[in-house]
Amino acid sequence: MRKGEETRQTILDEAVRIASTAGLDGLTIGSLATQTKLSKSGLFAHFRSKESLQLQVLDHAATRFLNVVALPTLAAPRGEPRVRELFERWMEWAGEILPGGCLFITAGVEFDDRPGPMRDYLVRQQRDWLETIAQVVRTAVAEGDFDPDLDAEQFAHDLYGVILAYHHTKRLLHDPAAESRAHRAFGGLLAAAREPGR
Amino acid sequence: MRKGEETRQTILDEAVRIASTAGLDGLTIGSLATQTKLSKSGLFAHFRSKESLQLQVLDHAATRFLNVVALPTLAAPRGEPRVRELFERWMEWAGEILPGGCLFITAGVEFDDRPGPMRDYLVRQQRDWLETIAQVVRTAVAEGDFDPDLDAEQFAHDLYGVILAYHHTKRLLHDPAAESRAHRAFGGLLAAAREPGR
DNA sequence: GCCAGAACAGCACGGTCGTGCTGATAATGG
DNA sequence: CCATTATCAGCACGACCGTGCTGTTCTGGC
Repeated sequence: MRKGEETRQTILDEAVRIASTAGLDGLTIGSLATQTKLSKSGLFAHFRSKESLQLQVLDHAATRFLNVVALPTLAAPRGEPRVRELFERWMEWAGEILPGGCLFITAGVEFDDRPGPMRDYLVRQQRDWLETIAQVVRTAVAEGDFDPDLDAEQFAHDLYGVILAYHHTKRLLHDPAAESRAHRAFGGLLAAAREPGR
Repeated sequence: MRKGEETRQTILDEAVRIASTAGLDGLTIGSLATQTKLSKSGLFAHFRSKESLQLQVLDHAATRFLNVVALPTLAAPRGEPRVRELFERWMEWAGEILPGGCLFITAGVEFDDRPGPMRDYLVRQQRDWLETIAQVVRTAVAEGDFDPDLDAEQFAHDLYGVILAYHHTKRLLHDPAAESRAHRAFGGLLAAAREPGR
């Protein structure tokens, strides 16, 4: 009973890596079996279908995201410092952690036009994350670091745009200035959030 | 000689639509043949390989983008109005024109980790577009609409982030507020661009 | 240390992929 | 109007896909 769970984790670890570069469709049972030194049918037995595998890959990545980004963020001091911490950790996740960048960005683009469990999972997870960001921003407002009239959801939306632009600039364009551009964009958001009246 | 070119255009039109939703890998010769009422081999004869087809699909979409976004933008009055026109047309392109949203965003995420002609084409095209944006912004600076110290490349980068966030919010989340969020984000960029000193 | 059951390998299947080859058919220039 | 050439269909191929079935090997509780 325990052995199976252990190899399942090993498989999912590798699957997340592959999926981040090749996408969740490009992630194939055969290649994953080769990479993990298992037979195709032996690996398949762990997941009863490919869609189930893909969902578990997404969930596995979500757990890692929670541990690497979300939870440590909440350990930072309330207010703007916590917003900064969130951004820094999110950037690391999007740029360094996985060989192909952020899996959720890849999967989001891949499944945004395909109804089904995969899309549903992604939407739920993205909404949750946006709400988490907004909540962190609201505490910063409550702390007096940001303008009381700041729209926290709008800030979360704009912050997502900064991360997406960073991902694009770094991973596609291979622009060495990607980090500094992202930081300047983030700085702009912070400045606007501090000033009252828009 | 002319008949072949005509059907080739018809094929590419349909191919761009399919690729915008299914991606350039999901775009398969068989499905494309079915959709265009051609035999698989008959269609294949027009393009000598799948990679050639994909490149031509990208190029076909680039031509449409040029006609729908880039060229009309340059017809708008110089300065901030032209920046606004660019943004509005770009948003239409990213949200309405193709059934699956912006093909370049999809393709960019799909090929950002795969070296080869496809990636090279995308990088070149994205760099050109960013430079075009920066140029439009610089004329707005020259017109006195924006702060003389404004970093045009940074503005182009940030604007790209707004479009990416819009694409994400609209196509994945199906958020009806996607348009208004994007406009507010754009408004923030404009406000920051007008104010001197950051 | 045995033994039930979990974990895995071997093999085979129908399907679809990209890609060639061989003719039939249709379009075009003289 | 005809001949030539471009345009397309039919068919076949090897490869790989996801997925079942049938065993063999290993693991853990008694």
